[in-house]
Amino acid sequence: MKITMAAEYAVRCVLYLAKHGQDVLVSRQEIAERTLTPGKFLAKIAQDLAKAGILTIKQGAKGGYRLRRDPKDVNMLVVVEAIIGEISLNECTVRPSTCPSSLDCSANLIWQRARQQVRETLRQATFADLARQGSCCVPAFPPPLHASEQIP
Amino acid sequence: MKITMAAEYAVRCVLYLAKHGQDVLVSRQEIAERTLTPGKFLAKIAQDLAKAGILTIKQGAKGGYRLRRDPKDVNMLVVVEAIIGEISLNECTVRPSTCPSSLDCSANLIWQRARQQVRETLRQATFADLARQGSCCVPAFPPPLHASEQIP
DNA sequence: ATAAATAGGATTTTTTTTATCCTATTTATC
DNA sequence: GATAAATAGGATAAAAAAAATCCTATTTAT
Ligand code: SF4
Ligand code: SF4
Repeated sequence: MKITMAAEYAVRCVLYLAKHGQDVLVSRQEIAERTLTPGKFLAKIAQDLAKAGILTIKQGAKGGYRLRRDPKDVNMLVVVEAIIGEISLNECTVRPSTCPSSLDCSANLIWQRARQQVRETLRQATFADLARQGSCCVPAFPPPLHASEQIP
Repeated sequence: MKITMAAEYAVRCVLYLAKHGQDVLVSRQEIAERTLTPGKFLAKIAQDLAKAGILTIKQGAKGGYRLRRDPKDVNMLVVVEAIIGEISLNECTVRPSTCPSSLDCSANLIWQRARQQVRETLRQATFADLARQGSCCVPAFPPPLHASEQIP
């Protein structure tokens, strides 16, 4: 299964929220602009993230998204899989029925191993760690808005 | 980058050849049937494998493919990448220019790490090893033809 | 009540993947 | 050499997936 743009946008979105901290409300528009994500597309992605319990959506005027959990309890694996489903390199690793010889296939074992490594690496990457270092597709200028700036 | 069916077929093809041994000629038709690969599609794939130096193509009557190298010197990484190009989970790991913040992105480092693990795992999987254990989408009956059976 | 903002479903557009068609070329065999 | 068997190679079609947008409805602050 491919890491799609939707999954990439999801990571950016959650990372942007993580930088603002748990439960801080940020408008969809702001996130979209700062993470270079098409606004309506972000809406779709956010719905999946909300279903997965990663963020909460506030509708209406002054609405937006807020990170529901502590950034250290959210990792890239749950975010990515909330969007694209279970990661697999080769379909047969997840749905053995798609290949008649999956039960006795040496290549299948390799795909399984690679898959587990990827998933483990993404699982270990928490958004607390990610937020600490570096940016993520957020232009340096103007600087990110802070919660305190939202009502000037 | 996604592991496509073409890449999967390529692995099956090389595995099938590996089971017959280096330099043993096998017809495209036989490979296609035994690995459940569409024949014309296999032709395309084989051309890429030939370009990558993995197999040689013999044209004409009684033509076919033969594994060019010792199976222990061919691994899944070279076969897969011969078909789909350099493996990457996220485009930015291979072409940094596709994302403005790739130089200072914490997520990018994670994608890089996952990518290297996948590539290393596939690199370690030689076709000598793969051929030793298990089948690979080749129906149990009728049993694979051996070189000695080809001219009855 | 009004305006701002997102939700949610349907739909469109674009891209990628998968597969096949068709003609040309190569090779073994007669 | 002629013939038939087999693959090459480019073009193209068909299918599937991904990316993005449209539109109406709903929610919420003021
Ligand atoms: S042949 Fe092996 S690796 Fe390929 S699809 Fe079947 S089980 Fe998976
Ligand atoms: S934001 Fe980071 S991970 Fe996402 S595309 Fe850009 S560099 Fe890659």
